[in-house]
Amino acid sequence: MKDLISRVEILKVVAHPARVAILDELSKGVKCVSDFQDFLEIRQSNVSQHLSALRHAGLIDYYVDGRLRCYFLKNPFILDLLGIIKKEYEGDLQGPECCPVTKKGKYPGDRKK
Amino acid sequence: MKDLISRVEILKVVAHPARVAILDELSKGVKCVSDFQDFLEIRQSNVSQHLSALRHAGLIDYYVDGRLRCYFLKNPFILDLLGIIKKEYEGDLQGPECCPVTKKGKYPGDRKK
DNA sequence: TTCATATATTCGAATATTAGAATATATGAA
DNA sequence: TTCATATATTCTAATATTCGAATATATGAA
Repeated sequence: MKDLISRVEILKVVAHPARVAILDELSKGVKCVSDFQDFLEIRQSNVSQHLSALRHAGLIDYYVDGRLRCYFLKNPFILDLLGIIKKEYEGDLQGPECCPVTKKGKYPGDRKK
Repeated sequence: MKDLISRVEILKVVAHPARVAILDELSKGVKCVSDFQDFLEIRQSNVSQHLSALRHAGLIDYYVDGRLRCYFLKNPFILDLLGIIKKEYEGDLQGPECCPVTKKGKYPGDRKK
């Protein structure tokens, strides 16, 4: 259960357009901060803030080359997550039996009505 | 790209402990509001608020049986998401080549240093 | 009809997140 | 050393989220 909570924490960090975009780029290879600045259209300080959040959550890490920080993906959960984020789904799940017009059906549990 | 954004919106809604727990319960079958009240330990109004958020995001729906609202999973993405949320991962991704002590390596891009 | 139960909605205070501006730090080049 | 570039950090205002309290609504039972 403790583990489920930490996964939720990860989801929270990922659930931002810029951060998903950063992670998706990193899934293709190493990138430095200015690379992100180019294709996201946000300020440098904001890029750094997002990278910092992702790093503190243990999702990415970096190494240094001169003045550049080279970021890379670290957490394997993220690859799976990106996979389903980009996956196409056709239609809804088949619901339980109930009338689609009146939206009435039967409660399957043992709670008193 | 529009589609990626809507997935991020879904992640935002899911990224809350109570809501993940609700979705996980629903992945096992139909449940009514009081069922959630029992095993989450939160107020009824708050349960309703979470259910409302999940429903407005198109993740769940419900049908009625007397006074009970019977909720069920609707969005197939959620099943995949729950799958990886509960999956175990061993260790980190293999990073790019770089010295693990000094954290120095080579930037692979074409940006000037 | 009256009552109790199941659920939803509204409101508001506390808290968290976001992104820009300004500033700091580190490094390579000159 | 001086300068410019790459990046991080701090501060702050705007905004969003969270959850409890109170209230509303709908339904079955008596």
